[in-house]
Amino acid sequence: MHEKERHRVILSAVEDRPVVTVIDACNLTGASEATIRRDIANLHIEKKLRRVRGGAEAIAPPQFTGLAGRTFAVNETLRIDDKQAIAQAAAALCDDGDSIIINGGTTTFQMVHPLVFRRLAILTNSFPLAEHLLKHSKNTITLSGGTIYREQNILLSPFENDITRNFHAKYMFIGAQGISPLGLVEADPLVIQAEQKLIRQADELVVLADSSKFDKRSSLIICELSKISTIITDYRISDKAASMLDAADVNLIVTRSGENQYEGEAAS
Amino acid sequence: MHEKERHRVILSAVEDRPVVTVIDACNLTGASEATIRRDIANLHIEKKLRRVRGGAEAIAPPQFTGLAGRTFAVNETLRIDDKQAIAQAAAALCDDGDSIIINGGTTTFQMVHPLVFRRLAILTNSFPLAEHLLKHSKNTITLSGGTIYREQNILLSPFENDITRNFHAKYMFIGAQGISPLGLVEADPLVIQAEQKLIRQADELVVLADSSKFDKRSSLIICELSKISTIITDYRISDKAASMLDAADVNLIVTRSGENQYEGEAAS
DNA sequence: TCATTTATGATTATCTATGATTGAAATTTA
DNA sequence: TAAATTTCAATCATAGATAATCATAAATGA
Repeated sequence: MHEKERHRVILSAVEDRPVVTVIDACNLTGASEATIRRDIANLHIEKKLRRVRGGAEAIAPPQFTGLAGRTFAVNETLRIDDKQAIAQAAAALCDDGDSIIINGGTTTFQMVHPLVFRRLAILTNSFPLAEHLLKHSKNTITLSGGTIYREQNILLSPFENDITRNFHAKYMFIGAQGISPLGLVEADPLVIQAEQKLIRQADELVVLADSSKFDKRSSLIICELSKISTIITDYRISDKAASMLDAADVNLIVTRSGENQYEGEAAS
Repeated sequence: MHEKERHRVILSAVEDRPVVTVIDACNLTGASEATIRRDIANLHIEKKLRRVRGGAEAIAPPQFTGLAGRTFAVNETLRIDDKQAIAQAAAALCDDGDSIIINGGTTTFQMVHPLVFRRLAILTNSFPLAEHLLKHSKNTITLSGGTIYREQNILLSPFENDITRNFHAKYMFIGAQGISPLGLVEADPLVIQAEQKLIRQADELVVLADSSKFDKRSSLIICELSKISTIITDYRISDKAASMLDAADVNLIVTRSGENQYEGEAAS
């Protein structure tokens, strides 16, 4: 990865969380610690970020998290490493030029960092994701129309006739509240319809779910397991969950959290 | 391949990706490294791109210019006082609870300031406007779906079936490239369709145009004067322009620039 | 046409960025 | 406080990028 691309990724990450550690940046870029330190030192001199012990933080705005109001900030830091590794594996599935759909959520949001130096056509219903990629990348961004639902900063439209019907994607990436033998489950009924609309527009459905999601149950089923092409999760997934997915003929990608992780490890 | 052709290829590539390596450019053009280096050096001197170690990058990479991506920063400062006064008069037309449409543009963007402490239902195709109001106000924000057109940070969709068809507004606010006896004119054909779609959804069309706009001509007509309910402009408007509007039965609001101006001054 | 200039590509020497290593410094833990 | 851990800076070897040089091909002008 080129120096400028690393800089992009680091600056992207710095806006996403209070502090980006050197290790975080190594994982995101694949570069060595020494290089990341030099990058951070340079960006500090350029006043693009502030260098702190252990890593870097965003420069001026401590109050506004550049990214549209983090109502989900609580959830955000939980399992951040897992989410990052999962998101990276997800982004690695895409080739430049692909059309993809990214459903809003905290895990899928982590895809922005590996995507900042890519060039894809991306449809999303997530306002923060669109905002981030608009400002930090050269991807083509398409937003589904609708009213901004402030709880989660996603766009919701109760109408069937929207732009999404004219978008066709290779992959749709979606997070999940939980995964049960019955399928992908979600808590909020409002968003289910929006997600189902998007799912129809993609060839393959890719689910990003850290291993804790296999324990969670929720009443509302978005779609059954058989509709899922691939699930990306972390190494803590139980054998029971893995065999459930195997039975449903779902491709499973397991990440090794924390390590430098460009290629997902296929199993099952 | 001729030198000029190579330059075109390189500049094109630079728009696409964060950085174009010398090798990339060699592959794209078939030229040798030495030649590509010379090309990049020349283009750097011409300020068409920036030379970096390993290759080249675009001259103005998507700089996250704090608030709402300012590609139109040039236009932005021009006549800022007039625009602010006009926008304030426009916002003053609305009552809390109203549904309104705001078309993207530098003048209409100024409406965000008076709207920050209001509670309206706002449909817009402007990404920066939505971003600002989302973060700083409690208005209900609805975005028209579409691809983000980076030049102007507005959402464009070539399709008829979008969310705007389900939104009905009391007012639609729109800026203008120019105003001629033939109607409202615009330079960019791409945005005209989007604007016309929005115009259909509002009871009254309100045009925000500082007085310089009455001198400007452009080839493409968005709509004729008779469709316009109200035009808000500044005190420098000529008598000739005023009588033109009078003849077309357009309501005219004239602001006194620079002053705090909540109530527009009706004339004609 | 030939002579001159310019653009290109190959070669080589030099310089720069990167990653690994090591010891020092700062920080945390006991 | 001392010990253990983490983070950092300095150093160096190496791979890769650049600049300088020159030979050749192409373009230009008389």
